[in-house]
Amino acid sequence: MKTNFIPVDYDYFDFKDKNYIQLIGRNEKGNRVCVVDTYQPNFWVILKKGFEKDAKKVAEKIDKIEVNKLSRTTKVLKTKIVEKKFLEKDVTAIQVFVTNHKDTHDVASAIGDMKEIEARREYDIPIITKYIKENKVEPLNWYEVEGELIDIDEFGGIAGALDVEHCIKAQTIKPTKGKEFIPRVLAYDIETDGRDFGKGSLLAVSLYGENFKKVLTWKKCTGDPDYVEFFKTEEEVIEKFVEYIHQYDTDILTGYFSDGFDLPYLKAATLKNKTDFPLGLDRKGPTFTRGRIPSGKITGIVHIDLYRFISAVFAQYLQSETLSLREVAKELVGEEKEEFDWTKLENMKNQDWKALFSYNLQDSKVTYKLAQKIWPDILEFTKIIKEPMFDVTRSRMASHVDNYILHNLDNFNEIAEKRPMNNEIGKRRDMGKYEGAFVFTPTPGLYENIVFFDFTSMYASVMITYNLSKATFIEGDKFEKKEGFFPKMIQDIIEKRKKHKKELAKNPSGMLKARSNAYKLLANAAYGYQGFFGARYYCREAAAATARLAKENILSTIEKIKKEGYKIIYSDTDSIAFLQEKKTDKQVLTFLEKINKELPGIMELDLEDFYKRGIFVFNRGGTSGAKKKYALLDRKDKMKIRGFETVRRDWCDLARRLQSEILTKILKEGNGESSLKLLKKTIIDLKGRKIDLEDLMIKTQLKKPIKEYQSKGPHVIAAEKMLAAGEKIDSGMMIYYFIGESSTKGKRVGDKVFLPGEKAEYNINYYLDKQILPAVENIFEVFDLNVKEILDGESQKKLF
DNA sequence: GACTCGTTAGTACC
DNA sequence: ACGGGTACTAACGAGTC
Repeated sequence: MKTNFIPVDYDYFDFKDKNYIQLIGRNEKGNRVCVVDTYQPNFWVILKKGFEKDAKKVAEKIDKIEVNKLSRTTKVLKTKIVEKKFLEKDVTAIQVFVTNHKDTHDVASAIGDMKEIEARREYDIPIITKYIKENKVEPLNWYEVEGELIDIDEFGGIAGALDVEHCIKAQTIKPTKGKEFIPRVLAYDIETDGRDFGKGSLLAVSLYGENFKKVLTWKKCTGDPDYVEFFKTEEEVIEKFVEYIHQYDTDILTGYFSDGFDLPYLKAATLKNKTDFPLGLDRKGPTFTRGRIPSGKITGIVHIDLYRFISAVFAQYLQSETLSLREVAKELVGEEKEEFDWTKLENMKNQDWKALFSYNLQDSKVTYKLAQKIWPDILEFTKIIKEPMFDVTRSRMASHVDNYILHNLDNFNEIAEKRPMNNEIGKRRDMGKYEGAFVFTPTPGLYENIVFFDFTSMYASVMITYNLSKATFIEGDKFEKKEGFFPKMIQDIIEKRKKHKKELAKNPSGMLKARSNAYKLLANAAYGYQGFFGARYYCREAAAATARLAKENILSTIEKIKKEGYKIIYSDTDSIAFLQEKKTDKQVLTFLEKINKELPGIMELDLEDFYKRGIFVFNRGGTSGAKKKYALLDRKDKMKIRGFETVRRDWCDLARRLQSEILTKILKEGNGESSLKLLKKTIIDLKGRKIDLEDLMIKTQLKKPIKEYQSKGPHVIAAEKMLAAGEKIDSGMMIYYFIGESSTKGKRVGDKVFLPGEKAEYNINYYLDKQILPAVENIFEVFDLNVKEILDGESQKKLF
């Protein structure tokens, strides 16, 4: 039979010791189909230079290898001699086909270090990645599959076990075209009376999809909204939850932090209740892959934890200060979470249950909307990286780059480099840092008419221009002239990004935006990748050379700008700021064109923007101008604040807001006079205890387990207090606290730490000396105003 | 007990 | 363990007197 097919979920199974790939997706009618494809597991043996003529002899030896293991015997099925490339060099290689992918490692070991052999490679690539790379059956693309229906008892009965329209054993799978894939997305969220798995009880589960909203509970209350359904027990709630997921015909089941909480909690609950949890299309429960963070996998349904995708890929481009659902949803979809007073849990009344159910549903709704918003990004990332959606939504950028390279190596006839072993990782990490970017020390002051230039994708364009990569590295700081595959891949990425950005300008669409963005993120990650110890194509020399050549180029560009008669006021990594003085915009742009003509390779300087005013300040010691700390006002009166406490989440809102207002006033008015009044008023309010405690709350992230701290900062003390109060404390948590007046002895700030809700008055001196004044002092200093002296002087006047 | 000062830690910039 | 280096700064805590 023949069918059109789009693969969504990838899995594999063994049958009679052979590997099969199980693809689950949809046909053109939108019905669910399973396609089983064969895969010939293999890896490569690369011969040393000068031993090419021995290829046949070596291959014959390899042909005879057998590895006996407890459960099975692995044989080499066949070998094939192929002319390939490895790290840009022409090599004669033997492709070794074995019975089972699980044994490639053992066979590679059994071959050992023969004198003719240079290296063994590609035995460390996961089977699904190898399958996609070699068979080119890529996720979320349409294929025409020809094959036979799988009998009910074939392959141990998968056709009967899977809840799909039909299972096909593929003979051929050919790319074709089809309509845009629109997944059936269902979002879920659970509410519980505790955070420990296997303890406490499930209060409610909500589901939200297209024309679908449900809250399932076994807690009674009367007069409820129609979306709430009641059951007798927790077991029945979970049973119905599973039923609805299947009934909805879900492609993507999504939650927020659901890998870390919702799914493992539900699984633990079913273990506790000794019931099944048949979520998958195979009616099996979710499995949790091991790793730093467990990942919940469901057969045939892609479980996506949006938090993980956002934190791995988008976090650095978001404004949100925490990655809480509340903040992220507000920024990305403008949808608000509801509030629920959890202290009521002890004694829930009818309306409290109603509020909880509503809150529970809203979380799923917000998650659903977030999933819809991010879907173009998930789709494009999946198509570009060519890994299954499940993995793409969980990988970090380094791993995306690794996979992008793997799936594009065939264009260069390259055999893949291996992943570093633990000892190799250790060696790489011990190498320490190399010299990085140049940062100009600014002279503190208020400046008028500032021009900012910046290099477009500077590090990526340096890597391309100078051909910097592992495969093109010779020695010291020398790199081959002949174009390497990695710089070429980056160039391709940048060109695609440009192309899609252009199309986007003409014809705005979510998909184009996501595609252009995905390429941008990949290009940005390419430099860090080469310096990352876990990378297959790690090359410290290439990373160091990238930073060095970027620095050389920016320094020489700075000299050119100076020579033209401009005064440089700042520069950081890839940007240069200078004073426009009497020059017109046109003169500046003509000069920019001239610089661009002289820049090497594909390097390009761009106009970032013109600014009306800008302020640079002293560092805290007053010894020099502070780097990475400035504020600008553009020609549309929009502020751009960098590095100041205003943008630091570990300062209280009062200090942040005051600083931001003062910076705005100064940049808009051009002097510091009226700002002083604002400062004075704030101090009077603070001393009069008129400030809302919420504005004095400080938040700091706990970056490691509480016990590992050598030096206990205030947030660690706060976390210890929370722990003592019975709260669960995890590394990564955001800790909120304020500094109060404390009668207890101890000089540490930590001795005056109070948690939100604790009864204490705020510490006036702390907030004055450690928050408000430090936030504004160096700003006033630019105008030769010593805030402390002024305030002291005034209090003296009042005294006498 | 007050002080100095190197270290630890968190956050931001690009 | 899951890009990189540069930079600022608060607070701790050991050592000094």
